[in-house]
Amino acid sequence: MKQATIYSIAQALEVSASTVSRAFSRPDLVKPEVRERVLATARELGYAPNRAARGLATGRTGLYGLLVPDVTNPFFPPLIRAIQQAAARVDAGVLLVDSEGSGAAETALVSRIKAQVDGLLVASPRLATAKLKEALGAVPSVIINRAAQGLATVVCDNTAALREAATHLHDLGHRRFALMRGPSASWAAGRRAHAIRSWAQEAGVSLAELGHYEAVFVDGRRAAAQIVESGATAVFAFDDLMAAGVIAGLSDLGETVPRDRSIIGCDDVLLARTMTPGLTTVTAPLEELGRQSVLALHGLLEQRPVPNVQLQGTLTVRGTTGPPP
Amino acid sequence: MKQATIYSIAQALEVSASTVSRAFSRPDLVKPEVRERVLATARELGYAPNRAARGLATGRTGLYGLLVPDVTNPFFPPLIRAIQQAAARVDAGVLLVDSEGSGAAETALVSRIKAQVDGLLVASPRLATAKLKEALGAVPSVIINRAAQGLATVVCDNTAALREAATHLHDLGHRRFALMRGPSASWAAGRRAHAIRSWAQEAGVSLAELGHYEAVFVDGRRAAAQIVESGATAVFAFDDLMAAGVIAGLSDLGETVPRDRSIIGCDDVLLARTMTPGLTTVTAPLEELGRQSVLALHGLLEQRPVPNVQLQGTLTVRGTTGPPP
DNA sequence: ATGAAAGCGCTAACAG
DNA sequence: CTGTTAGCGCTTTCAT
Repeated sequence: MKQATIYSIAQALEVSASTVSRAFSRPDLVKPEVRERVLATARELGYAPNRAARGLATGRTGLYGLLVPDVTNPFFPPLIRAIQQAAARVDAGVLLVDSEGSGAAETALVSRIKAQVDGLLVASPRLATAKLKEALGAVPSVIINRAAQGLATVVCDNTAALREAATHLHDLGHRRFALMRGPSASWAAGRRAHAIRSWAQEAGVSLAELGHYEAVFVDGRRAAAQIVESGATAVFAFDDLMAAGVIAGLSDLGETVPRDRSIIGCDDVLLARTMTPGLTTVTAPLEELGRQSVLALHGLLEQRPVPNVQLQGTLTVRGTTGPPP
Repeated sequence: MKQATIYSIAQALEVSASTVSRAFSRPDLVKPEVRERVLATARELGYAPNRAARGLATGRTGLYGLLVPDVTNPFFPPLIRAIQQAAARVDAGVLLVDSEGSGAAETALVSRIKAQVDGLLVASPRLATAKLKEALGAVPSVIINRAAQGLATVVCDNTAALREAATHLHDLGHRRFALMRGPSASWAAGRRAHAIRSWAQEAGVSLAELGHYEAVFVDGRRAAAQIVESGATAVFAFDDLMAAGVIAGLSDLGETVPRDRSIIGCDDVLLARTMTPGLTTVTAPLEELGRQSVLALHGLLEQRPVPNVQLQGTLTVRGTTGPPP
């Protein structure tokens, strides 16, 4: 059966194609009774509007591009899911692209897809803000999890939760802290480091700063030796993945967590919940991040002014204990 | 600046629009010299072909729909990444949709997107084959990780690797085995169960069959008690996520893995590599699965006959030890 | 509230 | 090898 068009429906009902079109895109402009009949026969004929045709006529594709640096980093899947859901709610599809962690690739990918989407959601971009802006050009975009002057952003602030975590460890008796810094180009890494550094200063406790490391498991594992060397009993890993790496690395060296040291992760990805024992970490509101990003992009597309949004991470305590005697 | 079209280029070069069009879509049909000039001014004018227009004219969208039951299940991200890469190589984008594990949603989503894609990649569908086929209708589709009579499929067979794992445990001295069955509707679960069951029969060892369970962490955790009860020292979890759950559950009961029991996972998702100690599991060739699926779909779209492909999982030994004395 | 008609930007015969 | 001519299916003035 040939795919139905507005014309087949129009013909069947002896109305004009415009009426059928309006029944779908501007229902209020068509007499309720007629509208009903149109919708009914549309259903019968299995009609679905042709997106390409609509796109050609309106200049809208109904697609949001989503650019992530690494789908396999457990931080992203929940975000992707939330975005996909929220997008569906405004009748948009999600075109997913993975930049494989390369800033250069980001530029290429952005220019490659910006022609086929209505707007772009760029998660944790590696690119410097200036280059990013240049690549984005005039495509409506929202930047997720990164500050970017002059661009719409949706970020998560973990400062309060990290300070709370630090206090928690301090209360348990820890006095020697270490901070494993994330990638030097990462905005989030900078923020997190700053939060912990300033807490340590205020609290007057010693803080060994290690890294920068890449935010991957093996880097955490390799870093274990430096942690032991630092003498810290309480460790802030850049994220959960690194925390898992540290735990593995410490185990390689014969230590057990949290018996010998306490590790704090960040993001509360699946990993953190499925480890045994569980990982104390800062839970990122990924659902909300996704939802807000889509809302922002949608607003942008409707020419509405969109405020930058800042969400808060929250502390989730799981395995932490006091330092060994 | 208004977006350039083939006409702006044609005008600037005093050639016809068709020539410009051909320079892009059928370069071989245009005199090299002219082609060069077209491409050059296209670049100058920042021209990018309008996908919607092309789509309207050709009936092709350049999009592959990818339907997964749960993006946040760590099995899928590596698959998604591989698919996205492979699709990019044939100049197709990936429209990602998550069915949230619901078979009913699958039907709805399929009909929702089948109009806007050239073909569909359906991963681990929950829907019965008949319903699936009905929902898919005439859209070229390939089914990933599931057998489906009359549909193109790309699957991973773990039989050999699971038998090898079983032998490995047997060699270590284990004599009492348990099998945690996955979802009863899952094709993969059935296959895995069959593989282990028949091995146990041949080897003449006792096998306690537990479940069916949902393939999630908490179900594994809850199942720990039944494992203890079964007396098995060697346990096949349906997948890595369940394995992690079992380990957590056993820990709740005061046991340690692998000291007290050995657990085998399946799939070798990130989780399995980042656990301490590591998880012995069957590694799924996710990259290849993705690549082959895209190749198959691409073939289908070119009217080529595509064979069903079957890949092999491989055993990866990490933490397993013999049974406690 | 509805219809007629003119495109949106591109591709695909068909001629030359 | 290149130009001409029709559309692809939908939206959108402009009339009625």
